[in-house]
Amino acid sequence: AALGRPHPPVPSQSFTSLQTEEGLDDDPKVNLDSKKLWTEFHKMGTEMVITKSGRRMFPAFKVRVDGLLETAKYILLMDIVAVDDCRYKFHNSRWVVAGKADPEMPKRMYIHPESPSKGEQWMSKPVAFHKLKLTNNISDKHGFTILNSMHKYQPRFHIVRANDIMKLPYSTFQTYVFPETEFIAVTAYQNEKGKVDLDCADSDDSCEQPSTSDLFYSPRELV
Amino acid sequence: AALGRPHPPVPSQSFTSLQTEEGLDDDPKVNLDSKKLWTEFHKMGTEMVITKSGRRMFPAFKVRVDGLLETAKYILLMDIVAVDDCRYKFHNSRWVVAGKADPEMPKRMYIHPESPSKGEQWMSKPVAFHKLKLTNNISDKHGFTILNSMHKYQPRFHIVRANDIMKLPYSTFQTYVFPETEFIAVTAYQNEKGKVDLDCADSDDSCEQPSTSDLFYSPRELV
DNA sequence: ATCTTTCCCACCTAGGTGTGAACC
DNA sequence: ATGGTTCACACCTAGGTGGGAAAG
Repeated sequence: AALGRPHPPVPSQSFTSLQTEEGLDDDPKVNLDSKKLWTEFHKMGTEMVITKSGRRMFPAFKVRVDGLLETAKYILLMDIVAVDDCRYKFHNSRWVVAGKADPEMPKRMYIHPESPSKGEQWMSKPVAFHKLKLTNNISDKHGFTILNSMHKYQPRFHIVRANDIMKLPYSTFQTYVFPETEFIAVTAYQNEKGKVDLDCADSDDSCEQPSTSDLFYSPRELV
Repeated sequence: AALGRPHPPVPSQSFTSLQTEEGLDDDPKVNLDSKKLWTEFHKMGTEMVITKSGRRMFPAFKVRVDGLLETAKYILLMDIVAVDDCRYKFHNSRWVVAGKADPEMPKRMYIHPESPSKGEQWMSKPVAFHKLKLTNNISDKHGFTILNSMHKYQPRFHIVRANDIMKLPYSTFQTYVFPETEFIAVTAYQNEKGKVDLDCADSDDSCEQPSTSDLFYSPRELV
């Protein structure tokens, strides 16, 4: 997708098996780690902090992979794509649409640093993407993922069967999307502010509110 | 070498070229990093702390490798072997022989965690052995290198051309020894103590001393 | 008494985190 | 004033370090 147009997110989880060129079957299953945590955040609109110097994701994006061929080599990667064409704002304790999206920077494919590795190794332990960093600095030179603040994004996870990173562009990707990992990029957490702004008189939406005990949380308190 | 007998240290640096089975030549050159620091320590008898919980080496053992085949795969490793059959003691600011050595524990080959990698990658940056740890705990379960306190040791560096760690035992090793990295294992630094014990009346050796400015240093102050 | 080891602890470092004040 | 961003900073963690007290 060219600059200025969001990448279309893959709408469903493609848990289909793949007939490979060697004639051997793999049938990857992917499970999101800390699904409960993600779901809890998702209910109230996950916010992901982005900074000039780069910020890791929280919650962490971590998956457990199964169904690979033990001895075949795989490259695992992730990227983060825009969900829609909207800019958002946090108003009266809710995220609401606030106009058209800003142009998107080209998105980097983040290759898991242990790639390529054998299926055996990927399946032996959860696969974490610790080192992926988010930034709002459009001049970033570290290779971090550049996002627009106040825009909505969807992380995606990819499995590629390949021996060599050089062959990546010509390889078949299997893409997995976990809708509960959707988030809005922010430069400072917004949810906390809701504490002092409960007035919903100006809101176009209904004023139905989650219970305060669910609503007001410090981002880390759910852990 | 069986328990109780020290490994014979390789006396010279074998910078010879190797004709490989594929008929391609490599001609590895290995340079010790921080040679000046090692030499400075060596002059006064390098001491390396070993602890129950495991201690990294200081100075760090780091080498620059050149002359490998870019595309061939190599395993890089190091081990630490006993230099002689003696136990040492620190007396009157000097290390002196103090009897016969204790039995040596079998020595672990420490495989550099990035092994196996292509020659290209090994040559692109210094190869450090950060993670190698020394211990005096003969029941160690971490796989650390077990040494005897008050004994003299020689680190060795090895290059093996091999695709697979499984093939290591059957492969040809090229071994490099840097005499200035020899050290005596201690559970607590001894040199500092020299400050208050300059009397050499009891020493069998000549009382010739290095200048005091060279002699009395805190291990880290040379950096 | 001496020598060596063990243990504990304060310190340091590197890196990541939230917060609030300042800025635009 | 508002909304959003930037920045400095205190805090936390994990892990490594030397030194001194105590033990063997």
